[in-house]
Amino acid sequence: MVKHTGRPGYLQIADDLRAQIRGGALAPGSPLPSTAQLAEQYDVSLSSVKTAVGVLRTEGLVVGQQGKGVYVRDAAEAPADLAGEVAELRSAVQELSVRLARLEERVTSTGHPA
Amino acid sequence: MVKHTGRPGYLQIADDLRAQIRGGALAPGSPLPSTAQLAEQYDVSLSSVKTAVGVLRTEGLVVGQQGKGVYVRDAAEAPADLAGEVAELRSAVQELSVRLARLEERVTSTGHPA
DNA sequence: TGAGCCAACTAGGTTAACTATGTTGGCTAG
DNA sequence: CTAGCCAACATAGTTAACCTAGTTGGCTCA
Repeated sequence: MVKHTGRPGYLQIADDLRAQIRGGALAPGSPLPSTAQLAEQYDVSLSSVKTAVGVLRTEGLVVGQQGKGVYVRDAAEAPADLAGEVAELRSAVQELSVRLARLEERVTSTGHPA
Repeated sequence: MVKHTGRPGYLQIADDLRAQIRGGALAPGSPLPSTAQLAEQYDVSLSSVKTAVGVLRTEGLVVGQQGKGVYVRDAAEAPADLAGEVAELRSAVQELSVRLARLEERVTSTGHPA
């Protein structure tokens, strides 16, 4: 499936999947084929598919869920506008802080088992 | 060198290098240590270093020149990769969430009063 | 029936081995 | 002195093998 142009196979696969996502063939929230299926489809090793998916993951186009699959990120959760993303992260950090404080409170007041 | 938190080693290395770049310890145009050196420095395999460098390459922070080395991209030619930074924060928050949830689970279940 | 175990499948991380290819510096032969 | 070769080192790509860990569905046994 991958052509022997100069472009590495794993980038060709990443390109292809990216195009399918941008083009809507892979809708937000939908899963990519499993890595095993992709490996067969493109006729490359599992390792190369993992590398390709890793690129998309780094780009934030896709999120992996261990045990389930790799899902196309929702446009809503991947806002083009960075300010919104930052606001989202800020609230997430806020929430984590609260939970951590609660946990610290509990552990220091009651002692905790070794 | 890499700590055994939940965060994968190759991401810790990528984080560290990214911080050095952002902090100016690795100036634009200057080369990173060779992959062999990094492998020794962080006490991981060559493969993990390659993965880490691959992340930075995907983020556009760094460019590799075959036969020579990996160079920090000029800030000018690396147009505002706030998106990359945000992506990084997102994954960090995600990872913290998981760790916190695990901790909460452990503390509440290991038998001591709420 | 229902609870629990277990097998099969999923992604993810790490390492190793091998190949290709580019760069550089030193050495040698003419 | 110079041209060419060659060894050493660099990134890059590909594959394979293990291991961890989460999910799911079916099967068994009480």
